[in-house]
Amino acid sequence: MAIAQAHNGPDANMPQRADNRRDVLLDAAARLFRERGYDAASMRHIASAVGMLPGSVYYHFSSKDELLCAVYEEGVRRIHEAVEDALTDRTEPWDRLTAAAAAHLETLLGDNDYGAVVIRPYPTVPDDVRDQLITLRDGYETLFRGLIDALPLPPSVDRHYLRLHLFGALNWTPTWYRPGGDGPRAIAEQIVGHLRHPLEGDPS
Amino acid sequence: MAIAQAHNGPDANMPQRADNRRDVLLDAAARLFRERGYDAASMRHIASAVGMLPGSVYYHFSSKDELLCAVYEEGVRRIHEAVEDALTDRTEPWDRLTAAAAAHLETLLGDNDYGAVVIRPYPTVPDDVRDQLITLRDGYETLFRGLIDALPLPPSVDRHYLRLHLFGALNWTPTWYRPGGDGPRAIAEQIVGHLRHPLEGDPS
Amino acid sequence: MAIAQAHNGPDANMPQRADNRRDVLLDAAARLFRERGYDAASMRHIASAVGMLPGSVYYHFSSKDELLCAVYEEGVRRIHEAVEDALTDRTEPWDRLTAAAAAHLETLLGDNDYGAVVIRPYPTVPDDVRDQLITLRDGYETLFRGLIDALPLPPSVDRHYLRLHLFGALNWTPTWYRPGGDGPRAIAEQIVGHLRHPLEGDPS
Amino acid sequence: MAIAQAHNGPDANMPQRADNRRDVLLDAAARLFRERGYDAASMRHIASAVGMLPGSVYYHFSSKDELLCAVYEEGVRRIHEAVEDALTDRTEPWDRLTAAAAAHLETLLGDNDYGAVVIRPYPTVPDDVRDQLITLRDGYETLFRGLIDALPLPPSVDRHYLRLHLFGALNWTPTWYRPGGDGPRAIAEQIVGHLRHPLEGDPS
DNA sequence: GATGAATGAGTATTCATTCAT
DNA sequence: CATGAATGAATACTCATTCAT
Repeated sequence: MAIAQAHNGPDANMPQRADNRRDVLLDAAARLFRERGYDAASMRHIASAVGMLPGSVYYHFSSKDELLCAVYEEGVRRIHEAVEDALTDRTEPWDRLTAAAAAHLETLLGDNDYGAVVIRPYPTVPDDVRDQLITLRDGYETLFRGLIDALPLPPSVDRHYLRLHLFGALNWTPTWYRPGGDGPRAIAEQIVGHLRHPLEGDPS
Repeated sequence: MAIAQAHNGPDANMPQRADNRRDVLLDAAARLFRERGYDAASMRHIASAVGMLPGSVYYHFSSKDELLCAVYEEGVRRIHEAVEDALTDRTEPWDRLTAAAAAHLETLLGDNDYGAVVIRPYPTVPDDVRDQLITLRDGYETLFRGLIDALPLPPSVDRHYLRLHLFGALNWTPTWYRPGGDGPRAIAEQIVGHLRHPLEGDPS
Repeated sequence: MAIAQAHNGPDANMPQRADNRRDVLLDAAARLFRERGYDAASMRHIASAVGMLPGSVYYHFSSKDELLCAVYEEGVRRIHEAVEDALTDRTEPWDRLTAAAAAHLETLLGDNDYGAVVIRPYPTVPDDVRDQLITLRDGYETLFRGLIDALPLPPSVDRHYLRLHLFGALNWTPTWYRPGGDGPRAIAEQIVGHLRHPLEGDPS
Repeated sequence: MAIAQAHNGPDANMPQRADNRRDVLLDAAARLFRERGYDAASMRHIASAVGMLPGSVYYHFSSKDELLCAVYEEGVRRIHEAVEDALTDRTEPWDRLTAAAAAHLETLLGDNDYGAVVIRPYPTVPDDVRDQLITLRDGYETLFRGLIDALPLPPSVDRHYLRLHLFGALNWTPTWYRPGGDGPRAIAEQIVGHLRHPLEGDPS
């Protein structure tokens, strides 16, 4: 479902368009935030990546922070949507977790720049911005919490740390992943597999 | 046992000391690189954190990149040393991996700023600097490769992905860890435990 | 006839005008490059000479080198134009050379700062900038080559060195010229006269 | 004759030594002043060119200006001496001028860095320094004045401009001279030749 | 004779942002 | 919707110079 936000003009009901230039800017910002990090991606870079002058960006976003929030929001939306789509028609808990992990990694490692923006830390943004980002991300994390809760696990297992463990393994992949070898889905299956199946005690 | 470098009293037979101000600068840089990231930690910040003027830093380090390399090198040295110390007198493979993971996390999550610097990406540094960083880190990663290789595992397990999985889970902890709850050692034991013990099939 | 660029009244059909501040900056840069040399003329100086902040200069010129090139280009344009204007309607070769030398010196020694910029060496600029400057100057030097070639000279005379000799004598004048005595035209006539008329053998 | 200036120690009467490190510094300064100009040649450059630290230069010279003066003085001494040596045993006026011009150019264009320093303008040095430089140069210019005065010339010739003309032609050569072609002596002969022999009226 | 360590002002340049047009 | 032109503060870094040791 489109975010809209602004004048969607005379002809509505087009899937997710409406503000063309804004979307182009968002794409460029996502790419540069991913490639260079938030601090090193300047408004000048972003503007010139879409053929605008720096000042013109401010017509669409009132500050760099707001631009980050918009990219982040779109990133959360996309990854959330991808995971929910992947869960459709699946019922077995480990199967669901694997499907979710695969969709998560596909969003993170694909040519999609938005996903990578969501999992970065932003140590320099003001507190209110950070709070916004956390709020945006919260719903998505809840989704995963539910998947973990649904797993049949020995009572000794701390599901909180299990979720953080899984998120860590998944979210760390962008630091080493290079296209060409195993794809996101295979990697996700490996990672969930390590958790699912016993590693110790069966060196047969 | 540490190679000196720490204050073992006034002038006790230390081989490489004396360069007091340099070390203070290094500490400040490590802290600010961790707190704000490389790009957002300015030379001005770093200098004023130790009561110097910005230009004075350049007497000790000829560029910001060189300062990063020096912090990084010290960070690798410390975490490597901590892990090696932890392995002393341990022989059982899973035990060794757990001890290594615990030492790794203790360095990463303790009040030590150097550790966190080592696991960050530096997307904006020039290629030759990045190459230097990778070289510095290489020896340390090899150490972990050895620990993983020594595990008795089912032949189906890909040890490459297992290492990356473990590193991800461990290195992601700084994004969520807050002192006060479980300590680094307990968290490391949880994470290695997830890999070691079967999660599926025994919900008893 | 000049190609516009000069103030011919308020908005008289000029093709490339309007960029008022840029021209003011160019003037200030030319003056400071002349007065203090390229290295010692700082962007701060130049900016404050026109009442701008240093950063604002970069809206008009993307670097100090580019500013130098722009001044240089304008300088070549002016001196070239002045010499070509002076040659109009002259046909006798020595007469033409004298007129050209006079126009050259008038540009160099007048209140025009651009001329002086053209004849300076720039030992610290990067090679690609130096190449640009040489290219800009080339057309002008060719003009003088033609004037020298047209002279009726004894076959023993090396026209290459004659041109360099003349350029040297002319371009050296800014090091000693002070307004108040003989003007540029008289000096040019003297210099060309020394070459034209026999000095030896007629001490009558 | 050596300049001495400082403690010439226990064993005097060695030709021009005494302060070894000072001379080495002077050489390096001369080279860098010539290669990069006064402003762009930093004390750091000069110091590191002789393997010193910047502060150490100040043991020998109390300021950059003083270093310039010392180089300049040595430059004047050398070119003056070279020209005087070249005049020995010559009596014919044009012959003497030619010999002087040749010696002048040999000093300017040879591997001697001092000569080039003497003919540069130093627009940024304080007035008292400039006055010192002019004073140093004066004696040398007087020498040339004498040579010009001795020429048998038509009364119409202004010897003042003739000297400036000749100096210009000679001093401009460093801007275009490249080793490999005609040497300094041949170039000097050409230049003086242009002044001496009629160029007009004998195109036979 | 020289170094180690710094200073304070300066270098060119880039930053996010503003605002009249 | 966007530009042209700027601001003011920051960026990494270099400058000539000082001075205790």
